[in-house]
Amino acid sequence: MEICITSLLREKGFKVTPQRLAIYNMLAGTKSHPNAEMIFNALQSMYPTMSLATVYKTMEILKAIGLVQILNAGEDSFRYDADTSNHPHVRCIECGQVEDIESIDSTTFVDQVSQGTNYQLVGQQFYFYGICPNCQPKELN
Amino acid sequence: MEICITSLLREKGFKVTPQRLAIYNMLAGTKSHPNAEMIFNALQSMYPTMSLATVYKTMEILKAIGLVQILNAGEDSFRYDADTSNHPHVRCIECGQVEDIESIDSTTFVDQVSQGTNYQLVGQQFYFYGICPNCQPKELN
DNA sequence: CTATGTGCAAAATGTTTGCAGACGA
DNA sequence: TCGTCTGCAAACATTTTGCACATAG
Repeated sequence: MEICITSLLREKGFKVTPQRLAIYNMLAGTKSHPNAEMIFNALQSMYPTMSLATVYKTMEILKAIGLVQILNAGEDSFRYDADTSNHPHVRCIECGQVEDIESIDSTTFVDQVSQGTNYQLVGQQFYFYGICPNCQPKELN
Repeated sequence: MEICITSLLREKGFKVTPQRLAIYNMLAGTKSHPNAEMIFNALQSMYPTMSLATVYKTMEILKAIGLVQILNAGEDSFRYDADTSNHPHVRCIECGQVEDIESIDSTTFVDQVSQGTNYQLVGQQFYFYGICPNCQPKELN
């Protein structure tokens, strides 16, 4: 992890800074798909002088070297995901949390779309919307 | 079309105004998935006093009564689609245009995801990214 | 006539940019 | 040491809001 980002940054000509490591490690250690402000807030106590601008600039780099993917699940801000595998995401329309949907094989669907378009496809994002277990009305027994 | 939006607006307690009809008709008559500013610009000549705020407010209503869906294909603004059927969209990473992908049946894929999550799903959006025919490097003979 | 809608301008929100001083290599 | 990076503040883009006037019903 740590080694991966360190060598990748160096390899691509970027400097390795505490801020970049902190941002990436925070992101790699959560499943919450935070946006820039959430990341900024989470690092406030450890890095009190960190700036929001640094979070944005770092994300740009991490995306460029393939360590994060950027999500927009219909909200007004972008979310970031250190899991760059191509998995669907689901957002709770009540509480707003965004989660991964795991162990879904979308190959068949993607192939189908690939044949149905004259675009040269390079990627895709699948967003689902619904009510998460916590927000679902509980059964009254 | 016209009748549909007129009666739907009335039915839900909204007033029928020239602005609302113009915005909806413009959207229903294009396949370009415009954002608010594009709609605003397109109506400038016919409705010189129309305001961007009116476009946004109208979209809110049209979405509420189910006449449009709102898209975000990873850009910094939202796009609007008068075709509320659930079809995938594809954005060209070169020129930025967004198009529909038609005649794709996603039922199987959606069912699969539906069983793979404990969310109560209510909808989904599929975005594909690639290079459109016009932006693809031409064959050199 | 009354309640809702429009258009303007200002505010709010999220993101980007410019630049002086700091720091990694 | 040198070039890049950080952090701040200002700029920017998009969307929302407040309010006086206009207008649909």
